[in-house]
Amino acid sequence: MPFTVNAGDFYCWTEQTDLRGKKKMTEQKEPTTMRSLERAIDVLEVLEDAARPLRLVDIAGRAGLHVATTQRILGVLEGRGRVEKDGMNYRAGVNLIFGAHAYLTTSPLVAASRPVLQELAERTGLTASLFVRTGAHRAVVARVHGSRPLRYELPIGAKLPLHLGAGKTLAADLGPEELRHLLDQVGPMRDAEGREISPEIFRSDLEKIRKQGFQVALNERKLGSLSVSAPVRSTQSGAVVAAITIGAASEDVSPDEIEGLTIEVRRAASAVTVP
Amino acid sequence: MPFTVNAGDFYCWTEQTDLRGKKKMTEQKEPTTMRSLERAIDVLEVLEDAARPLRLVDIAGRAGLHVATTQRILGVLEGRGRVEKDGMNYRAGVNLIFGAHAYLTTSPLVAASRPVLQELAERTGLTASLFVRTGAHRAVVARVHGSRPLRYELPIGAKLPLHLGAGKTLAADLGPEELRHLLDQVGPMRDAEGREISPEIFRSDLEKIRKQGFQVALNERKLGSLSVSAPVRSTQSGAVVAAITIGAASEDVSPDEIEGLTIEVRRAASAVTVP
DNA sequence: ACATTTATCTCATAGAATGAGAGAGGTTCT
DNA sequence: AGAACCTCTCTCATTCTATGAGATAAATGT
Repeated sequence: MPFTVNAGDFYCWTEQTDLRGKKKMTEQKEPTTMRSLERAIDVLEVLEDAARPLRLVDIAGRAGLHVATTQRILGVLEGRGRVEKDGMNYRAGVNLIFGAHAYLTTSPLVAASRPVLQELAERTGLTASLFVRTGAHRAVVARVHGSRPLRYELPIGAKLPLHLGAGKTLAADLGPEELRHLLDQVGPMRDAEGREISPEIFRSDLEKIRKQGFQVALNERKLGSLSVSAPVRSTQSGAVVAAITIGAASEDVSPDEIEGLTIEVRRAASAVTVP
Repeated sequence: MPFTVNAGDFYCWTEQTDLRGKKKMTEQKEPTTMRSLERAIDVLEVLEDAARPLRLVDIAGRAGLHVATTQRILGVLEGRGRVEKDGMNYRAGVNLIFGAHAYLTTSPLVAASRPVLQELAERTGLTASLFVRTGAHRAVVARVHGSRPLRYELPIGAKLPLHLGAGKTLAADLGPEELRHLLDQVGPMRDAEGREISPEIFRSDLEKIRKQGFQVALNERKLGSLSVSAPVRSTQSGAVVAAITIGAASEDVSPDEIEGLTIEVRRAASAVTVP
C-alpha cells in the first residue's frame, strides 16, 4: 500500500494530545486542508484569549493575518453572532455560549464526573473541580462547591496553565517530546510566590506526581491557596484524560488533614469511569 | 455615489436583530463572502443544537452539505479541539468553552446586570436570570439563585424559545417583519399545558407586554413554573437588548405577592444601564 | 453471508479566498 | 492649525484553495 498523507495526519499528530496551539512560536507552517477555516479559528482564539475588546489591527496582528482578511472573517463571525462589535471594538459574541453548553451536556467525561465531584465536595467540604487538558493549557470543566468554598471564583471555562498547581497532574502524563514542547512554549516558569521553577525541578515534580498518583500544591498558581489533585485515567487506554482537584484557602485546611484529603481525591479520581 | 452591495448588507440586515438563523427554511441563498466559513458554522450549529453525538451523514444531512465537505470541516474542527469524535460519533469539543467564557467576561451587558440580578434575587428570594435574544431563540446569559431556588436547573448557555415564557418580553420588541419571520419559523405554537396559541393571541400578548412594560407567565414553557419578566433597554437607542426574569415554582409564590414582584423586576430591568 | 448504508480518500476543476491598493475618517503630533 | 500618521473599509484581478463526484474500504443491518 502506497504511503499517502491524509488530512488527519497534520492536525492530529498524537490524537488530541498535541501541544501545538500557538503555531507562531514554533513557526511550523504545516499544509492544511481549509486554510480559511483555520484562520477563522485563529481569529476566534485571539478574541477568546483577550480579556478585553480588541481593535481590528490588533486582532490581525495577534493572529498574524492581513487586515483585509481579518476584517472579512470578523464580518462573517459577527453576522453569525459569534463576534460582537461596538464601534471599532470586537468581542466574543453570544452565540459562543451554545457551544460550551453543548460540550458540557454531551461530554461523557463531564457526565461521569459530576456525581463523583458532588460526593467529594460533600465529604471534604471543599470545592471539587474537574480539569481537562487542551494544548498547553487546562480548562475548568466542572465544579462543585463544598461547605468551605474558595474565596476567589474560578469559573467554568477558565483557561489555566499546565505547569502550575493542579496542571502538573495533567502534565505528568505527557510524553518526553510533548513535555519539551510545553517547556519551550511557556518559557521561564515561576510560581505565585515569584520563585523560579527550573526545568529540572519541574521534571522531577512530574516524576514524583507520576509515582505517587496524586499531587499537593501550595501557593503555586495562587497565593494562599492549597490544592490536592489526582489524575483521571481512560478505562481503556490508561491515558490521563483529566484531573480531579479539591481546592481551598490554605488557612482553611490543617496540615494533618491533608493526608486524608489525598485519599479522598485519589478515590474520587479512580471512581470516574470514562470510555 | 454609485449604489454598491457590500458584505455587511447581507448578513446584517437589521444589525444583530435579524431572525434568519435557519436559512434552510426560508431558502434564501444569499451571496456570501467566505462560503467555507459559513458552512463550518452551519456544521457547528448542528452539533450545538443536537443534545447527543451525531454521525457524519446525519450532520451532513442536517447542515445540507455534501458528506465529503462535512467531513473535511469536522476534521479541521476536531484538530482544533472544537469537535470531539469517538468512533463514528461527533460531539462538541472542549475548546468551545473558552468562547463562552470570553463572552461572559467581556460582555458589558452581562457585567452591568450582575449586581442588579444579585440584588433582585436577594430582595425577592427567587432565581433571577438575564436572557438575550439570538435569532429566533433566547439564551440564558446570567443567573443568580435566591433563597427559594427553582427545582429544575436552567443552566447558562441554555437555548430557549422566544414564543414561550419570558421569551415574549424579547419578542415584544420585534418589528412586524421580524415577527412574521418568527411565526413562520416556529410554526404551530403550544404552551406547556398543551394549549395551542394562535398567532392572534400571540400578537395580542405581545401588545399587552409592550404596553405594560412587564410580563407574568404561568405554566407557559414549563409546567408548575411562574416567571415575571421585564425588558432591558439600550440607554441610547431604547431598543430591547435583553430581559430580566425571576422564576419560581408556582406553589412557592402566593398570588398577592405577584404585584410586588413585577415592581421589583421592572425596577431591576431599568436599573441596568447598557451602552 | 449478502445487501445496504456509511465513512474515507483522491483528484481535476470551478470559483472562492486573497492581499494590494485607494479612499475616507480618525488621531496625534509639531 | 496643519501635517503626518494610523486605522478602517471596500474593490478587484489573480491564484490557489475548497469543492463534490466517484472509487474504495469499512461498518451495519437482515
